[in-house]
Amino acid sequence: MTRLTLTPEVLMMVAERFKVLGEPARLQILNCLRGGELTVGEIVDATGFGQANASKHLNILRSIGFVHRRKQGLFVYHSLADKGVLQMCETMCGRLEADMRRRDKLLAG
Amino acid sequence: MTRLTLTPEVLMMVAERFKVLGEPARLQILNCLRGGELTVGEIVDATGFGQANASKHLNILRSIGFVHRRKQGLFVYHSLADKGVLQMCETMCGRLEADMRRRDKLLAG
DNA sequence: TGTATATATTCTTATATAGTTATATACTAT
DNA sequence: ATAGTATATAACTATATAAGAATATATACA
Repeated sequence: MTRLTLTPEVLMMVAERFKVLGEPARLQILNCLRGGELTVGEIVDATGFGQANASKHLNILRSIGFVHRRKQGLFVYHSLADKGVLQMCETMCGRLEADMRRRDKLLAG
Repeated sequence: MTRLTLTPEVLMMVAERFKVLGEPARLQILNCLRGGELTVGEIVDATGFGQANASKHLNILRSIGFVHRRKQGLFVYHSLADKGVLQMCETMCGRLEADMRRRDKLLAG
């Protein structure tokens, strides 16, 4: 197994991927897609985002490989590229939960 | 097991955590800390960052709970709060590697 | 007390980007 | 071709923040 050397370029690319997840709107879109593929319009309806805004976020999610796109006629269907992204979000959620529990316990104790 | 509801606030908090990792400088600091705790000055030397810059990044990493701080005399020792953060970075690195391999294969084939 | 050192903070500048509006593109159907 | 619809893009504004310079704070020690 070759280990990736942490050159400045690699660090930038890893950070770039985290940055894509560092935006509530994009997390919300990923969460919408858990149920299966959706068109841009369906995502707009589900989230309440503006159409242009949703389109741009989807483009970012796709360009980094988190989301897959399939065009059919007028519609563009988006879906999660793999389960790994969601897994990472779950892990981060888990951290948050733990932090909140610890904080609550401190306040209570 | 209580599942965290994805309110706007929760989404923001999760995104905030990803955003902290979405910065090459902070990833580099986390990587430095894999070997054990370091003072701010040692991190400055190891990374080449300015002192103020390193201090600020460390403050961000600590405020979100990724890094632990221990003050002793003039020095402030920083260490990874847990292995979970590194694990997440490794996972993201893995994705990057896979993406790069796929890209190389496409170019070659 | 005064001096030296380690770290933190404040202020500023430059840059990135989220969101909005308006417009363009791509496709379908008549 | 023309009209209608879904999505993408361009241009703009507002906001966030990384990095550097200067300064402040905190601790140790003579």
